[in-house]
Amino acid sequence: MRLSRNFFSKGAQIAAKNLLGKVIVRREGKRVWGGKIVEVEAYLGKIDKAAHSFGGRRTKRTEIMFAGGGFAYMFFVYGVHWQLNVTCGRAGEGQAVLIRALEPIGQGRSLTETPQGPALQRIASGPGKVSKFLEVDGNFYGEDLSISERIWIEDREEAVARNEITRAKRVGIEYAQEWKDLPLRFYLTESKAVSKRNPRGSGGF
DNA sequence: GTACAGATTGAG
DNA sequence: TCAATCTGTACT
Repeated sequence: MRLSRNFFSKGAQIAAKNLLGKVIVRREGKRVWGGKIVEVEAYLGKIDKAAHSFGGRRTKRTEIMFAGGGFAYMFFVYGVHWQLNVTCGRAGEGQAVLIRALEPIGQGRSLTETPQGPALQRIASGPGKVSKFLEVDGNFYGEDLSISERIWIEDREEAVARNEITRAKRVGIEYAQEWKDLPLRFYLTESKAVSKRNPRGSGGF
């Protein structure tokens, strides 16, 4: 069943761990597809030097981070890629979880145009690839995942055990000083769909 | 107004 | 190793 707003109001660190194993579902007309979440990062809001919302910074881009849990925060990086985040916590906190990798499920355009086999498993193995696979961009900025008819997250009761999860430092935030090495990235250790630059076997805690 | 780095990726 | 080339921020 669909995750409710309450699920996301708990704060990014808790929500991030709980999101592993959940399924993002995307619908566009009769086409329904999505993937199991296998890698995430938590951004803790105003206090987190790695977060766009650090210091309570509100811009047109970050505004949705302060709206409370359960909204899509889309942003564009490196002039190339969209990234999908889900806002967390309470209004004003600026917390979010970055969805970094999915294992594909179902039949989407992205799936049918890709050769089946090993390549399919890695079709959404990185934050930029997740958005491309799900066909989401700035048009999904602020989408309410608790009521949206085109994207939501489901709990399919495939429980994830603590010992299946690796904790590691977050990627690409070397500027974040004392926050850069905190273990706020979580991924399913055995998944073949985790992002490429994931230093598997290192960086874990 | 201008400069520059960034929660990345795939090709070379 | 590098280009791609948008957005926010820190300066002139």
